[in-house]
Amino acid sequence: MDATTPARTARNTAPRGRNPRGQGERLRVEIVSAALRLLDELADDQALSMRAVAREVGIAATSVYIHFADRDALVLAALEQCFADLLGAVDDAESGAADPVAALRARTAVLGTWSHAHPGLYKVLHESALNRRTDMSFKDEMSRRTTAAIRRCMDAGLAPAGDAKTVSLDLSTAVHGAVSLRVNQPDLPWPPLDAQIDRFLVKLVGLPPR
Amino acid sequence: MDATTPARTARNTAPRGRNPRGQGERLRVEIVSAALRLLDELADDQALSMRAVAREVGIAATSVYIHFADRDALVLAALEQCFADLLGAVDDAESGAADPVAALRARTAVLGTWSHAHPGLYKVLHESALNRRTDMSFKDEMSRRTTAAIRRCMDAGLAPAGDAKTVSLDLSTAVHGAVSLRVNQPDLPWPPLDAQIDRFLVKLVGLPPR
DNA sequence: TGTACATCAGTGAACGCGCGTTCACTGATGTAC
DNA sequence: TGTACATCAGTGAACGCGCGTTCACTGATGTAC
Repeated sequence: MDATTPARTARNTAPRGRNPRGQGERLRVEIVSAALRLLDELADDQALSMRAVAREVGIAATSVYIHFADRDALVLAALEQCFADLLGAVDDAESGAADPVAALRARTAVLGTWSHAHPGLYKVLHESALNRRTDMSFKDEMSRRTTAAIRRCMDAGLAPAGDAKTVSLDLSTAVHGAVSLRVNQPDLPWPPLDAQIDRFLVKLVGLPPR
Repeated sequence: MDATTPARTARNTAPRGRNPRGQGERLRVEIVSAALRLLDELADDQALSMRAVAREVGIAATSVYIHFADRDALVLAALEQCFADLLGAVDDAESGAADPVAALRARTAVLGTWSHAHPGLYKVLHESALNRRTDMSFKDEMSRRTTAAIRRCMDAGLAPAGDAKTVSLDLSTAVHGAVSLRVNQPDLPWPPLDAQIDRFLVKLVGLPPR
């Protein structure tokens, strides 16, 4: 078996049969989720190789090109899906909250737990060179929704009135900083993220302390 | 001329003579500063190749190994130097300030301008995989000094008393977030960094607004 | 003063590797007649 | 009902590349005698 042969990894022991006619798009889904697993491990889009993705799925390297023009296209597709999932998770958490303040707290909490669970994806999403190389404006939706959540707090009189956009930027910035530091230097003795995020909510947004 | 031959780039047109006997360490300095130039361009330690560094200096690739055991050793040496320079610059700025508040403002301002001038180095210093792979505790000195600067503000009654360490962490976190976002997505329409940092100083540290 | 030798600064060729991507191809399955 | 053909899902070999690193080496300069 040479390096080109699809590997039978522990994760992928069943020999992979070809999809039935008309179901070629299934492979696309498998490729994207393999890419996401690897990206989360590697924490670097440049380190992801088409050949490694193919190995992970159990197909020939060339088969990836049936669905993606090149590596950037694959990574971008993977990130768009991953971001959509995150967006959904945050919205779900928010929708279960009793009032706007609880909703805003729920939003930021999910962001924290998600990035703790997927530090590699967090890095690729926000710190990879793709950000400078391609259009990733799909990410804008998150800040739009955060701003709206803050505005709802202000409108309900639960946070001091102010420029919701600026407050939202400051909060997102600080939370990003907190996550980024922890993701990049996981072995340092960081104090709990929740408590720090709480201080940001209190001092930057003006929410009442818990 | 093949790819192994040292390039005569625009930056480096003079054919490089060998250093006089006893001055072999000069090459080490040249290698480090070439590595820093490239790291700032590449914004990624994995993307830096020993061969590219050698080309930049105008020497054979093997000559780099006279001074550095491997690529990580070179990058680490470069980052240590760069960080020491930054520490010095921040301290210089601080020492010219009239009172502790001005000193703290000066500190953070230099951090902002430095990272704007060297976005690639900022990324490598704080976001590269080296942080997870090797000991980079030389970076701790910065937070120690920031905490001291904040404590001086508190002691002088210019900032509300509190846990200087926690306040320092929160400030550094938020400033890191602000810089990181701008460095990673330079094409987005960010509002001015100075103003945002100022809000952090006011809201997180409790400095009087300017 | 001359010369053998040690040291120093740096070189050139070569190794094996994994990579992105292209190309012509295979073999199963459905479909038109 | 049989068969030629088109389509689909995916493959295998090959290309040229730049890389990290090792090895034995070169040639200038200083030094001991």
